Amino acid sequence: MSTANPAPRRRDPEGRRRAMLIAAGEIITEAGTAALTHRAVAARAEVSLGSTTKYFSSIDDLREAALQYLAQEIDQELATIDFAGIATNPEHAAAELHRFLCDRHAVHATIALLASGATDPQLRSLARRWDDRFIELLTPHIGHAQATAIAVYFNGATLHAGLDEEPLSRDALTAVIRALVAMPGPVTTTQETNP
Amino acid sequence: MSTANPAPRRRDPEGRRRAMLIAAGEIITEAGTAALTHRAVAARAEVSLGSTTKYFSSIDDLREAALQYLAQEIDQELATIDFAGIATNPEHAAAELHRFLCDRHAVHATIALLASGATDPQLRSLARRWDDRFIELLTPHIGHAQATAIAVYFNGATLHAGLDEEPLSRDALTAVIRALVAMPGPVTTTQETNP
DNA sequence: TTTGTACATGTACTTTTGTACATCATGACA
DNA sequence: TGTCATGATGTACAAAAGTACATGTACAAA
Repeated sequence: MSTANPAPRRRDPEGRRRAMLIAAGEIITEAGTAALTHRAVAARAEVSLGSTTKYFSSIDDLREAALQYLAQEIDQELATIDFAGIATNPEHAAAELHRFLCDRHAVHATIALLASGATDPQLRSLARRWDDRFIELLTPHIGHAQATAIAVYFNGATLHAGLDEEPLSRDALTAVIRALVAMPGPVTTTQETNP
Repeated sequence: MSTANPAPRRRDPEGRRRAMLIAAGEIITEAGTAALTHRAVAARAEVSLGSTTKYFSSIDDLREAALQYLAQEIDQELATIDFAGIATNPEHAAAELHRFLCDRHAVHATIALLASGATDPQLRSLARRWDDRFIELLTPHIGHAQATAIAVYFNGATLHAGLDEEPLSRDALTAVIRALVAMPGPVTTTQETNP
């Protein structure tokens, strides 16, 4: 019968929504998408259950928003990676990528994003964007085919980092990057249209 | 009140358990691990709900058994891949791997397995075994470091295949394999122990 | 200070899912 | 052919999660 006695906190819709997205992101990266429930988010973000249902039209909406938030997070981290001179100095790029692989949050966020995209068609474009952006950042330095190869490899390395305690070593990354940068394109480097 | 009237089918514990595992595997590959419920398995395998709870002690047990079954399935498919001559003739190995990537069931099974392993510690060893086996099959031909690099790349390619309609082209795979086979080891090919 | 609206809260209800179990058929064996 | 243990079935109950909503508070405007 009695409802809503205990004193609501200050009104801050944006901050509140953000707090819930952060909480949801943490739940996903720590326990997987299956663990994402209204109640878990409410507890973690320290908001009421009602808030989680009011700011998101459904649990699917909440999940999608959370994954979108995670995508933005790792995208920002990706933006800090310095690919300059990757062709001539692969050690540096490898160290940069190794830094990403040591960030468990980023690693698990990436895995959750990609795995969700493989399952849910609605999230596929979001997952693909991650790949595309990675390739986009790399292509100017080494060409499209090589950038794609490294992007694919790096997704594999991210998976590996999520499964093992330790990510691949800097040396291993360096060797692979060096080899793929020097790789000739699939057929020719520049694409050709034929009749 | 009334229970169990409608005529039970022939008794076949092994076949029944197998039918449920197949159904569970299909559900996982088609709709993701989150869609795996007792009722979904019962409907797909055309057995009673009671059977799904009798053959598996809990839903976690069922999920683990299903993923184990999927792991065995893709392991068998992996065993059919011919890596012979990969060092001198990468086109053939690329074609073999491309064949795997065109099998949507195998691709999604692999993704589900790896993603589950990244989430659930209990399933981690199962997921790691897939990687290890891949490397194990490849190492005799090209050495450990190169085998690991290709295995990591191939996991990325599998993810890619699960996200895009079309997997990477044979040509793209060939180019990468050629580059990674020729890759020098991280430091030296043979490991050294130092004092 | 008063007042009204948007926001926050907790409860209640519904649906989904996991699990236990009473009942009955099946097929092998006596 | 009769009997019995195994196995298969459907229902019932419990727990968990999604969703709706009535209530009450905070803040800003009048």
